[in-house]
Amino acid sequence: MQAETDGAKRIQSSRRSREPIFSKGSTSRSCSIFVEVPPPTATMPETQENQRKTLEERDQMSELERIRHSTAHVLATAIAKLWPDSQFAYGPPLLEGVHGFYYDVDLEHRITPEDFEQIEAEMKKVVKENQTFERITVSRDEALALAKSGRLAALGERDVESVFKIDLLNDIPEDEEISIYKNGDFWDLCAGPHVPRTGNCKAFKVLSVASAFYKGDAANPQLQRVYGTAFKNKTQLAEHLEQVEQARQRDHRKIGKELDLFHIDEAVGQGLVLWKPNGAVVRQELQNFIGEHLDRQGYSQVFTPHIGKLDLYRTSGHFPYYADSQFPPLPEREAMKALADEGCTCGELTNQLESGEVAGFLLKPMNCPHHIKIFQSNHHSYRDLPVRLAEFGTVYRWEQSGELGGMTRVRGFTQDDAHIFCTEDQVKEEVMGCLELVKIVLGTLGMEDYRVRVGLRDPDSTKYVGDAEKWDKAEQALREAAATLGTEFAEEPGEAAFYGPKIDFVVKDVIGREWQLGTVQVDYNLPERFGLEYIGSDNASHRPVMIHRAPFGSMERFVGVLIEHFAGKFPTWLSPEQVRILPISEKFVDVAKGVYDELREAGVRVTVDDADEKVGAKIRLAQLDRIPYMLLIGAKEQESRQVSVRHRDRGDEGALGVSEFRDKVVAEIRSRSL
RNA sequence: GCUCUUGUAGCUCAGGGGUAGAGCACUUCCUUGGUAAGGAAGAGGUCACGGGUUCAAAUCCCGUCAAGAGCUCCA
Repeated sequence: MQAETDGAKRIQSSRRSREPIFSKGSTSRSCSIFVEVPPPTATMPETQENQRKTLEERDQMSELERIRHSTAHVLATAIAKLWPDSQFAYGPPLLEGVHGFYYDVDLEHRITPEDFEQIEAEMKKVVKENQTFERITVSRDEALALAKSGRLAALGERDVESVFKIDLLNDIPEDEEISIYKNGDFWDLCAGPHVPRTGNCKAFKVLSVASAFYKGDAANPQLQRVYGTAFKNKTQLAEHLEQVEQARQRDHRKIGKELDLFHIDEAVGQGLVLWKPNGAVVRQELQNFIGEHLDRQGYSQVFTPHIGKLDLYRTSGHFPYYADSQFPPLPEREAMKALADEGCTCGELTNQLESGEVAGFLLKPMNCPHHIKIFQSNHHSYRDLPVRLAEFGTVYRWEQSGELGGMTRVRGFTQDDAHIFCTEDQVKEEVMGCLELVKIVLGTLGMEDYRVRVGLRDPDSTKYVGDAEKWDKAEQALREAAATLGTEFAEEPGEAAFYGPKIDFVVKDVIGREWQLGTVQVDYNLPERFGLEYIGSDNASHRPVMIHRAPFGSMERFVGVLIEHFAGKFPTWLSPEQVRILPISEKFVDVAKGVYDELREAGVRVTVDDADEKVGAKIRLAQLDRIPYMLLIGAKEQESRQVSVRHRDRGDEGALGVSEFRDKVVAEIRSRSL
């Protein structure tokens, strides 16, 4: 569920976040909501070095990490006991807040959840024996000899070598000390550190088993990865498991179904979201909300088509460089027919599309080129700037099927996109405006716990477009703009896109998970590629700067995050159904209809539950539907011309006059209160 | 994409080589009930799709499609 392209990203250990910015194929999504385009000088992939931890750094390992790492050894001990042919690879602890630990193992037997009980029982024995974790230092030759005799990551010598451990030994730098950790008969090549005794690992649970490539490389064999978690004590373990359960209950896929918000249909296609009426209300409300602020901030809303000519994307640099992350091009019918008559193969067609010999269209992977063309359709004076073009623009990207999931990883999504064309001097003010908008959005939705990251260029890299002077100026502008937020912000050198610096918001949700939402990016590249210009006060032509920004990222992802944030209990203004009227019996349905008309008239989304059920059952249903307000109407209310108000969280709130309630709820909706 | 798991009624799921099951939802009837489930009856399924094995396949095998989890923060 973690990813970043369209704004929202779960921040957690993830190979995604470690990927090189220009890796083709699986990630065009590495650092922005905007598809990365190659720099004009095409310095393509810049791989990120795997950082090896020094022994000193390992000593810093927290107590919890030590417990987890040690528990991983206990797990391996148990598995080795049950299946002596096990070949172990890595067995690290994971960061606090994430799963716990895992151990990768290659063995004939397929470990399934049914085995967990047996594994845990074996682990308990090891813990009970309270074996000492003993560290001994060995020479490289000694370690190699042990590995060759199959002694490493095993309970005794074996007929087979400890194959992965031999490979891992080769990865250890010449000058680094090599150590073996022993607990009972289980010896393992391990840098540690560990807790003193296996008795310290008493609160653990084996969670799941999955497969993983050795060293994460698809070219390597796949291993079975057994996940577990461990804590200092059983109370903390129980709390953790409870939190995981909470998160599961909040899953937007589950709630999306319960509340009838969206549907993904096999017949339509993977990763293509169908917004059902209820979900559409939430989205429309959010769009209206943003729209109001766009007006206030002087944006112009535009509409652009979902496709564009391949040449447009050649100019922008998105085709064919990122063809792997796009839907395939649509060749022109005439050209395709002519080629078919010539007996042209698919491969040839693809090549001709790429080379431009055959014309075609592309489903747009981003909105920028269209907005640029709108900008270019007029001559611009410096007096016109900034030009701010906004659109809820739907874009399509080809994600690997394994990357798809719910609303947060999709193949078609609508960005709350905008592009600002301005002078260099206007960058700071415009960025401040963007930040203000993000701040308003997050504040309104009660997502006030966030941090801000300012992505700057890596001073040692040459991948960046634009001259250093411009960058200095822009980075300074972003810093100053970020400073006006009144929130702490972190400067992150090397995190800028090649085309310009950026600011990201990382939001913490109510159960402590982090998501990347909202980004603002400065772009020097596209203005250059498209040759954008305006006439300055000096009557000479100048190049504008572009700013991309999207406070939500994408509507799909943002609504997905919101569902989980609110656990489906949207604030009244966002609720698909705001008020439900519950007549106590059929006799009061007519009165209920009167109240319905009055609320409806006032623009409230209201329904009447006229089912032949007792009011208790109606309340239960309304609660399950997370309706903010339930109005009970019976004999008393008919008499006093009132309604009895029940709130989904606050319960019975007593009786109110109908117009009194109407005014109250309308005020709540108008003010978009939480 | 790759590995594993899963796919049975609108939903949540049980079952499993020989008339297809439950609860909720739905329809009808009884009931007119005051803050999280009143009662009864009924209707609803090519058991994801396509092949194969078998006297017989929802069940076993193969393939396809789709969903879920995972795919190095280090020995």
